[in-house]
Amino acid sequence: MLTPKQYRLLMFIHKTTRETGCCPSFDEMKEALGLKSKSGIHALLDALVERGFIRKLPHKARALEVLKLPKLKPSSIVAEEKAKEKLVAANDVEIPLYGKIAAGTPIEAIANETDKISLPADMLGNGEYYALKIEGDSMIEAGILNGDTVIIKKADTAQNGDIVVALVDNSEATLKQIKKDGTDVLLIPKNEAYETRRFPATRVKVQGILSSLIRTYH
Amino acid sequence: MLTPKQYRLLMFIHKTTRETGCCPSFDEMKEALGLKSKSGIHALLDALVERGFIRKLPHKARALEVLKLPKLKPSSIVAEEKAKEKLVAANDVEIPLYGKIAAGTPIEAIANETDKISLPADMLGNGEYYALKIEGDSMIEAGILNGDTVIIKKADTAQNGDIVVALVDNSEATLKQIKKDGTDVLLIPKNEAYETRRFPATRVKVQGILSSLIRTYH
DNA sequence: ATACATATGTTCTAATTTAGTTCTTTGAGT
DNA sequence: ACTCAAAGAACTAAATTAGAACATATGTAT
Repeated sequence: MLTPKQYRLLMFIHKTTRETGCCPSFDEMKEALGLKSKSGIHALLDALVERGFIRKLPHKARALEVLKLPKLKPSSIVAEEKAKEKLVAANDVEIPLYGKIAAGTPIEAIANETDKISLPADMLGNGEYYALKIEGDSMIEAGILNGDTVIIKKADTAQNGDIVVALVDNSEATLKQIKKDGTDVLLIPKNEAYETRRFPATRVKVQGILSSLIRTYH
Repeated sequence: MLTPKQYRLLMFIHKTTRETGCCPSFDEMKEALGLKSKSGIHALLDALVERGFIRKLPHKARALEVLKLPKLKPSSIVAEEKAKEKLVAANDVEIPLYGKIAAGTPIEAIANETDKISLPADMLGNGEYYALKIEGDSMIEAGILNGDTVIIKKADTAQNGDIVVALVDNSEATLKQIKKDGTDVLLIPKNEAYETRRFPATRVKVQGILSSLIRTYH
């Protein structure tokens, strides 16, 4: 009946309307679903109107009304809720999943606070941690594969030889082994197909040190 | 349905009407919402009339009537649900760590029931799991390194190409990729320095399938 | 009753902020 | 190559706010 996104949006509207008395704006809905643009909300709302779940006054702000709720949840939502029930154990710690990071060519490293992964507390020490999803194969010879999740301990300095999240020129974040060479810094991939890159230390910021790695098969 | 301002005004009208018996003047509403001009009140009232929440007698003083209120969950329930969301703490999942397993030459695979590791429940599906510590480097090209911890799902059959815990001749357990070749079974290391070994299927028992991998640095 | 005072509601303009719509581009997954 | 969801930007409309002028009741004093 409804797609998972439609269902999530409908429930969000229903929930906030009942809790706050007024209905959410496009931007609030955008945030709630983890989208970065509100044009998608528009499409989802149209779909919900078409299916008779909500009514809207066009061109009015915050003028939505939930007419009915679906009897059936999309199965993916059910699965998600079940997973969540199992989830967070007493000892577990949740850390934010900040996005993907290049092991090959640099890519995004953007926080989407909605995504979290939970870990047993004993995998972490003191300090702040976050997780990144590896994209690319530049660290393959260090046993870090495309799709792996790495747990990063926040830090702004590192030891020679550590594998770190390095931000170059405040724009590209990448996971590499770091070595200092005089006033320069070497970012060393672990894949013969990639070149070590050298930067003046001023252009490179350490954003964290590789603490652990999690891989899921299948 | 309503904007926050509209909602605040509606609730103010409702409250003062109930408490004082007569409804507030424009100036009183203006004060209540912290505005400096009452023209805004007029606009808000128009919006509330348009949405059917109030009725007004034009040009009459203090002549408003609240027709309906947005349905709200009792705040006690809202608070309760919020508390529940935070609580989500369920059970820690502990799985036994059975010992070390050869990735190189076969070694021990002895259960030491005292050792356990805890995992976030969402890393596991249904079924039974156990953990092994990798010793050796025969799977290094599959990103499985010496010292890694692998999570194994108990199973006695596997798909072609799965990485499995294989017990050979009831004596040596090893982690390898498995392939069937007629009545034989191939145990394939992922390291050029090691040879694929071939056994009659009767000599090899699958004891589990690789499900995930955890590595800790430092 | 007339005139005035007071309290209150209505309208208008205008500036600013917030919100909704639409269209084009991008990127991932067939 | 095709499709679809999402991102992004540009645009339009609505909401909010203020200030002032104006209108309409109602009561009071003459």
